[in-house]
Amino acid sequence: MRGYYQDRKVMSKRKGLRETGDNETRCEDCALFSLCFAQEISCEERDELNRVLKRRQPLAKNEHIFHGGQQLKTVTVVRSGSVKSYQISQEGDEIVSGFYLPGEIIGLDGFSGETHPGFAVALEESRTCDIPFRDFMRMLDRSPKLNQVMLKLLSEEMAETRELLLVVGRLDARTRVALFLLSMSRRLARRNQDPNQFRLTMDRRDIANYLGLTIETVSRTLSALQRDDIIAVRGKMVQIIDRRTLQEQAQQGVGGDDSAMLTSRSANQSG
Amino acid sequence: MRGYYQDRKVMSKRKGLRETGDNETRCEDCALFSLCFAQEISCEERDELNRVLKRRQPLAKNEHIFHGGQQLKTVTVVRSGSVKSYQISQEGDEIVSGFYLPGEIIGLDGFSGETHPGFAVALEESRTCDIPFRDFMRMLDRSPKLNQVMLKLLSEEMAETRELLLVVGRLDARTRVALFLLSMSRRLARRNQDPNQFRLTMDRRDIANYLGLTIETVSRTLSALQRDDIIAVRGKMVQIIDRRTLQEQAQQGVGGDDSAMLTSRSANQSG
DNA sequence: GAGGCCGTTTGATCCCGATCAATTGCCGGC
DNA sequence: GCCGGCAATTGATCGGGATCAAACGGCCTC
Repeated sequence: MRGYYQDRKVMSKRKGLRETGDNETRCEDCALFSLCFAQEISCEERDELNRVLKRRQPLAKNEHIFHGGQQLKTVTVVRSGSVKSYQISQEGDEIVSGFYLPGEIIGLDGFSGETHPGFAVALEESRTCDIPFRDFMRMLDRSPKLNQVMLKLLSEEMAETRELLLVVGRLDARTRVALFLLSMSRRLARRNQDPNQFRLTMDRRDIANYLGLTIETVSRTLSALQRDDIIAVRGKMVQIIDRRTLQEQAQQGVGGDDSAMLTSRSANQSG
Repeated sequence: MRGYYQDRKVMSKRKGLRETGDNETRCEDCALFSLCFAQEISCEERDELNRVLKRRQPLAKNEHIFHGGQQLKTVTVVRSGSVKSYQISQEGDEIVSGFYLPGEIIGLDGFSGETHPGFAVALEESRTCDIPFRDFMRMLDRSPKLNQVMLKLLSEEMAETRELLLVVGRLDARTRVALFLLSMSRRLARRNQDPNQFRLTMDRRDIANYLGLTIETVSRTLSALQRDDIIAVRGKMVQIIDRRTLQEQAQQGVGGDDSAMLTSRSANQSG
């Protein structure tokens, strides 16, 4: 049962934070405002947030946002592009744990300790908002509301991850892939992108690793879904042709509509 | 790929809260104090906690603590016995999501909504501490410290569940069962019980369901581990004979020492 | 445009765990 | 003690996905 993770050993390519000269310094003006947790706090708190928040220069593809074991310096929200989070197993294999789209907060699971339990890397050129950890903790101390928002986000992510846990390892390959596609579609739709035609920013290896399958199985499954006229695939481009049938495929192994499964519920992540 | 969940349709047996005449009304005096989140808050907050906390009469085996979809009325900590949490899939199958031992908080994932996302039922005669949800939220509003403790608990549970997610569905049966046994052993040890000889309070169906396997495979795997003189099994009683080898088995499929995997880190759950 | 690299697809075979089926063992009632 | 019922074990077979292997195709360099 070895070789699941067709290994990808990781090189680190660390860089300092470079602030962008971005003039758009208010959250309220951000295109993602309605998706961001910043929407849920009071004006005064948002003023504070606007003061401490840093918008980094775009990250290049494959550039890391943080490394496992590294000290937690900032709380990070994706602004554009996409991000992959992963862990490293003892053998040094990469294990993909989630994909993050604009508006989602990265690394909530690092809150407990002072260090990141995993890694985060840009899948394409991406931008982020960074809130220095100390500032964020100070805000937490002062604002019960912000606390509640964070508790809520974490609790949601918790319920979601648990749900994912219930199905991964119990579902067959076709179901996993169908759920994955629907999840991406739904999350993109939320960001006003075409839910029926989109580009997967991660490669097959990442998808396979994330779903607990092999590259070959993912590829075969995509081909099969295409053969059945449910989707059309060409490289990273995916078109959903028969959404209803795709949804049926997603319900095979275990019940559960895709409304919750593998799907962000508010401004949180995974998936 | 159907039939994973050798179904157990669930009957609800709801009862009102009955307070026990228990004189032990202070958390500080509780045998579980060192395991409980109550240890981490200030004296004043604990006074408040002592005021609002209710200790229920023992729950009978198979008695439910809460039902999915039911309104969140209390925050519950296990005092004695053991509890199983589960979800119900669309087909009506039970899906076991965790086991809870004394000192662990049940249903943290319900925090986001006002209702429980899943079910919780006593595996044997058990006692709990119940904090009315309103009181708890009031305390949260007033105490940044309590907020931090909860955020930390949730964040830990998050990291843990994510870790579990990474391995379940990627590990072979032997590894899953080994991890499960080591997890139970470790958690019991933390509660001053013999880590090398203990009783599994859940039946094979629950174990199989939790691990994403079938009853037969769990049974076969236990038999195999016994044949290899790693453990001794007799019904629900398990004895760990060769812990080192068992730990080796647990590392097969994917790296990761069992220190984090499937193991409660503080006063939280899963398992 | 030729060649090479790498990600992806497709094919053939194997193995683990699911499935189906039968047996054993445990416990409670009478 | 005997019997009925359910949990657990053990056996035989099947199938989905991993594994090994090869071919394909896009993209970059020269």
